[in-house]
Amino acid sequence: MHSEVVASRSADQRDSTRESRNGGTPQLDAVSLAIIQQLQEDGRRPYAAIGKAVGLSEAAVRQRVQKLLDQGVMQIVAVTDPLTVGFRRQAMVGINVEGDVESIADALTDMSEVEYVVMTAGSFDILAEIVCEDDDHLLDVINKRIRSLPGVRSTESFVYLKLKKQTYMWGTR
Amino acid sequence: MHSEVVASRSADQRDSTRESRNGGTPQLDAVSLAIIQQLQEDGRRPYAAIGKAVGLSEAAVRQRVQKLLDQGVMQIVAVTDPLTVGFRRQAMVGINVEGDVESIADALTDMSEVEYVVMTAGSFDILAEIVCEDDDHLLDVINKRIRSLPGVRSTESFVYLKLKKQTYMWGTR
DNA sequence: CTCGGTCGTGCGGATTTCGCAGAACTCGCG
DNA sequence: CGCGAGTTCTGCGAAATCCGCACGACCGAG
Repeated sequence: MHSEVVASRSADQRDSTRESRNGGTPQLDAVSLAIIQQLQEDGRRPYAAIGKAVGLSEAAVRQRVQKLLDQGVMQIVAVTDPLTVGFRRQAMVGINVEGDVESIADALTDMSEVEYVVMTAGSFDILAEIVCEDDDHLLDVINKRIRSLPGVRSTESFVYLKLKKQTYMWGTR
Repeated sequence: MHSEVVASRSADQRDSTRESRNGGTPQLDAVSLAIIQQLQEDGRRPYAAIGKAVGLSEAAVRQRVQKLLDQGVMQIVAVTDPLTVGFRRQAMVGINVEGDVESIADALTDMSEVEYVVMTAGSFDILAEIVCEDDDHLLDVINKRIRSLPGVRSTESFVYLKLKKQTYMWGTR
């Protein structure tokens, strides 16, 4: 039906080397990008539908998705707003470090209450998002566990009051 | 086969009213919580497997998941690290507002480059995460689009250098 | 008690997933 | 230029999953 995506796949989407100077996880061609986009719209979309959209067979899409998952390039998960779901306290913590930033970031990564860790340029070296049971728990994590890490110079907390937006649609606009 | 989960479902998981003073999206009982947890581990897990884990039939799980999706309580999507994926510049922006914070937050929500908006307590009123094509684009969004919003008193930017952790496993620890 | 709404279960039938074997393409090397 | 080695895509059946639908059970309101 409607032969839209003739998909001879001759030889054009090979410009993947564009992001070769990226360093970390490498090559990711236009087709994989398109697959990811499809799954960002609906993580449960059938492989056949994705294949039709990107011009690939069902099996090929399946193999690619599996590899992307194995490589850790993407993950398919349910996301919620913890505040909406209920019982939980959230905060963003800005951290200043003296010495090795990466090792502090690794220590934060190992904490189960920490959902999100990013190294930044600016007046904070690290931003970390924390999800806790309640205020006591939050206080404990920030004061006892984070501030006591050797190399942490100072922290500043931003307790979440309301989540207004949460999207995963980059590349789909 | 192994009558493990007899699932008489008599009357015990009805304490959903616990989070009734939540305001926004309402009741969400223990079973739905368990379903969400399953999907946080693997967004593509089959309904039958989830049903077996939470003690419900396949069809019931399907109906619940559909409703959670429709209500916007959760979404099942592929998530990636944009920096890993390639071409894009990210930053967190702290914003101070005079006047109505909510309306500023709404304005930010409408921008496609803004992925994440949260109202906070602390030295910023709003935190917003921005994903851009490149530095020029980022500069444009921050200086032209955000700073020019009426009511925005000041902003501070934290350009992302490296994403260290990104999880969606709250409640699964 | 009866009506209406919500929620769960149990079915087939359509669809999708899965595993596998063979074809096509890329790359490096003699 | 030719030729393996590695990778990726395709095309199948078979098994598992998804989907819609009808029926039964459980409230709360009138």
